[in-house]
Amino acid sequence: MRIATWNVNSLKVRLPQVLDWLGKQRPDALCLQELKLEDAKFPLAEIQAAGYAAAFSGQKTYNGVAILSREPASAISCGIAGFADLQRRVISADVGGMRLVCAYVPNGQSIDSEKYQYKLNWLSAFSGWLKQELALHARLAVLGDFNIAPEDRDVHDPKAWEGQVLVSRPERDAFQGLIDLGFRDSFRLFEQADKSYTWWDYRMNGFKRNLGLRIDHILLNAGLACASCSIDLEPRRNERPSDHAPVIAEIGL
DNA sequence: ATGGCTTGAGTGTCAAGA
Repeated sequence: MRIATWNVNSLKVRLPQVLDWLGKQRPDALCLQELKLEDAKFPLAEIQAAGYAAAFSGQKTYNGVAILSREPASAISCGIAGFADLQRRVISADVGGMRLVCAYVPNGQSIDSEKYQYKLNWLSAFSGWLKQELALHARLAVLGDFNIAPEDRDVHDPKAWEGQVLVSRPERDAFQGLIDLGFRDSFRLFEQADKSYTWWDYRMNGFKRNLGLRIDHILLNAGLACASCSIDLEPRRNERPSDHAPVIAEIGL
């Protein structure tokens, strides 16, 4: 099983790139975030024509998540059980003998923002819910845009970012809390190049200068073996790219 | 220089992203 995650920052704009990438990489499942479109406008026919089924939960303008899969997904559910949230940020499904959770964690904006509190509350609810999900599913993967750079090596300039949103201690503690539930960060199971990132600011030639952060992750529970995990930089070189690159993991059950 | 791009909404220019 090859599973992947990609924050596409508008599926409407990025659809040709997503279809192209599916054709090249042929993942068994691809989790998407920031669709930025309502369900009625989801490009289901185009995705099916590329040989993929889709489960999706979108809304106008913001957020929105989907799981594309070569074999149709089953037991699809949306959101975090017990946490009322108008923002469409989580979709889960059974695919190929494993449970996939596709998540778009809130950004938080800045540490003095109400959105930061919402992010921390959201992560607390997410953690409590994932603890239950781990008890229910022997093979569980959580893929998505976590909007947290777990360690200083995941940040191009740790001094400049110190204490800022995406790297602050409470956010990193929340990420470690997820790991401590019984997950591994698949990317760190392997030797990786220094300065490996998944997001670069559109401004200031951030990608060309590799001024990035590693904030998109694939977490695996103990029931899943992992043969590889890598970041595909190619789509970030496209014209009109997403600001995020896809992350791909090779899973053995 | 709290700027710098990109998107969606909507047709002004702003909110939001990270």
